[in-house]
Amino acid sequence: MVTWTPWRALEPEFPMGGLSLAETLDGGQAFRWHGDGDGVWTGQWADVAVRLRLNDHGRLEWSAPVELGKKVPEALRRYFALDRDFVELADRLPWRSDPHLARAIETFPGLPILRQPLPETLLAFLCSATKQIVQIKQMLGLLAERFGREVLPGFRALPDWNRLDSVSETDLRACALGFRARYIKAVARILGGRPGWEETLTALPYPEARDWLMQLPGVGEKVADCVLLFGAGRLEAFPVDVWILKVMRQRYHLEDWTLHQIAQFGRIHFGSAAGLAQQYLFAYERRVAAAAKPPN
DNA sequence: ATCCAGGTATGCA
DNA sequence: TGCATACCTGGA
Repeated sequence: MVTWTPWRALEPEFPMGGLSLAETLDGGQAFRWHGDGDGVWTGQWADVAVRLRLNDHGRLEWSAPVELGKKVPEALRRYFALDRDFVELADRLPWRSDPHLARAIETFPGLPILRQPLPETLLAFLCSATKQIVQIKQMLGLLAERFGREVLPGFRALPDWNRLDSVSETDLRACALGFRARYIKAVARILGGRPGWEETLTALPYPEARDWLMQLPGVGEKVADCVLLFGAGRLEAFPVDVWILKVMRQRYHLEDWTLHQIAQFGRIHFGSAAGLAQQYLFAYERRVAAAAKPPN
């Protein structure tokens, strides 16, 4: 077992309510966080493991295995994209003429878009097709447990694409991946022998980056946008899934619009931070659904 | 039991 | 282009 550092506040200070922390870590952006039910979250990305909580003043505090303590603050600042002001970005969204968006922003003040490692974001969203968050977490947990490198006792990183290329499709399927195993195997075959792909992709403008990703098997418009939004900080990416489709149709009275029309409308209506608006709408709708049907 | 779950690729009009 | 259908699997 690892020894954890004392809790320390993350600098610089940034606003985040308790709701937003849960929604950020366990709301469909990331899939490797585990809440203890009492406000403490343990999570991993790349070769980082950390625990997070909010103190009485609403400030984010972290504790890490002592071996990682030195690099964790900088890793956290990148992960939470603290170079961005999400309150300001949200304020620039068209909430003044959009009551529904206004309600969502009010409910999750300071909700950020994470900047996760690109390779594992791609892996996560390849797993996401027609799966719920708990299932995706299960898949990634199995992949890390079976094929990931041990970072510290009890903590394994997700396997990189080179490693995944060496895993059989059968063994991938055994991680509850289903038909997604075939896609992951095929993507690993492509990316495993192409170590510079991440830099190449990062350097591309959004439309080209999206097209590049969509050439990969199993990556369509939605997954490509999720990878760019949550794994590359491209806030203009606007993933349209069944939830967003439903929200836009109902709340914006676009009942008979097609998915493609909705996607186009969203990009125009919400603008250069459309992805942030998407996350607000998604978070709000999940909350409404959870309130309507509490867990038993 | 049958249906559905943060989609994508494929096959036909 | 545009719209159905199959694709894995576990839980409700």
